[in-house]
Amino acid sequence: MDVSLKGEYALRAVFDLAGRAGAGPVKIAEIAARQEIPQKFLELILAQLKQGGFLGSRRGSEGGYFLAKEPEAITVGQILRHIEGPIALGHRLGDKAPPADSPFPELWDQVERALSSVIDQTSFADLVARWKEKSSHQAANWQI
Amino acid sequence: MDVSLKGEYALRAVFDLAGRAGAGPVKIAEIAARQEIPQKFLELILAQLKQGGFLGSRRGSEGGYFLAKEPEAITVGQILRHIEGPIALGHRLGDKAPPADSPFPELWDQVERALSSVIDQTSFADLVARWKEKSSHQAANWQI
DNA sequence: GACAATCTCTAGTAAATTGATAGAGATTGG
DNA sequence: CCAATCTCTATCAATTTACTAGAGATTGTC
Repeated sequence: MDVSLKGEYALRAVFDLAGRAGAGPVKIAEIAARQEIPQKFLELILAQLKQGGFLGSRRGSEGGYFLAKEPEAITVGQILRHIEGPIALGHRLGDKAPPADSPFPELWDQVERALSSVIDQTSFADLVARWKEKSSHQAANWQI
Repeated sequence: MDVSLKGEYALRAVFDLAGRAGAGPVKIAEIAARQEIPQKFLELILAQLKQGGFLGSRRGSEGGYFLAKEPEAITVGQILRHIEGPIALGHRLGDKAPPADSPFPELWDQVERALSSVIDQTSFADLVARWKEKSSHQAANWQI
């Protein structure tokens, strides 16, 4: 019951690109360095995110990755679900489903809704906004 | 980002015992049969739940497991955290923590609170109550 | 049009986790 | 005593996780 490291990396990568939206392609190596992600691993993740329609890319000398949509239009939940598969707690039980009249499917439904109320309501524009605000506070503190 | 099958099994086992609270020890084999859990696997899970203080047991001919507390006093969250370890989404990153000023720790905090609002507020008394209500509805439909 | 920089694609892989199974030992009730 | 039950330790196959390696395809620039 945890998000995988790959999932975290994917979120960090999209966050990194969201912070630079509109400024042309960003190189894998740059994202890897800033977000502290093993570069070869990040390559796979970015390819998967592109295949999911979240990113675009350009090859060659001035190549790199960029967001395929506005930061407002990409949510944490979309990225997580695409990278990690269904978030469904207890849903993918397959043949190991609980005995017919158990209360658990309903419980997992509630859990999923609670989770969704955070991850599907948080866009990368939100994350960047929060992060910028925090940075400015820190800067203010430094000035004293 | 899912609960493990072991976690489901643990919840089903406690639910089974909660439905029979006060009526003496219940045999592993019975729980295994009713909840469709491999018996030898269930043995390990029950031992772990006992070690966590949720269950008591008795050996011998009329032995079995029973709740160590009232069903009202045991929550889904307690069981899950004990079986699955910290629910913390993104918290146990260890050395792979995100670059200092990232917005993700805050996000994971929000997720954890949302999750907690369900799993830490749902006791096994609640689950049994819901399940009994559902059964009675089904019975009513059958009567028509 | 060579060439360097970059993304892209396919494999492979070591370590950890998951979901079990096996069997001998300890207790208890009758 | 003995049968039923919980208890403890070990083992294990399959899958997943988190990478790493290396050759190939594009693009911009000189």
